[in-house]
Amino acid sequence: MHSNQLSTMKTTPIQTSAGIFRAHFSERGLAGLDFPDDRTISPARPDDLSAQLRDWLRATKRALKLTLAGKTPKTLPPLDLSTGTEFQQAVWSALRKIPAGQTRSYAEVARAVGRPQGARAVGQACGANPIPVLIPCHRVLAAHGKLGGFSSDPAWKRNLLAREKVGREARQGTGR
DNA sequence: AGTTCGGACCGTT
DNA sequence: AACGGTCCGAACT
Repeated sequence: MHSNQLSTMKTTPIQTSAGIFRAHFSERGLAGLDFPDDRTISPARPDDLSAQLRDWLRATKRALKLTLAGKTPKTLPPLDLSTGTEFQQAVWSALRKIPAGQTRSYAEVARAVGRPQGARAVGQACGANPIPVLIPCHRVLAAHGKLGGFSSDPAWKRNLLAREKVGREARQGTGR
């Protein structure tokens, strides 16, 4: 079931101001997003893609670029999160409710999903997030505002938070 | 005020 | 049974 899904997965690059991401689509929707790395992959020819896939890709591009600009996309492509456990999906769902420019602690997210003692497990679930950026695991910090960990390069966490912070400050003037 | 250490907690493999 | 993107308090500096 799971291995068969992998074979039908379509992967395509997405060029952004932050580099070339890679998006993975299953039959159900966007199933994975990779940060830019040295690996290179050629984009599929438009005629090679189904109309549905083109639509998902276009929605993904739009949402990704908006988020990288510190904004909040109104709509996302359909997400295929079927690889996650019940708990992980609950955490990922909670992550999506954190507005851009805001942060939560792992303990706060744990409370939000009804496992007040599960902060560590939340960290694990964040690390298992298959669609970073769009599912904003970077908005979860350790207690007392410390950065906390990140599965890929922690520099990405800083980078993403910085992008959202400038958007926030520009939006509401010089707070402080 | 900042740092380090040691237990305790929880889901996943 | 062991491992993490943790947390908290206590004991330091």
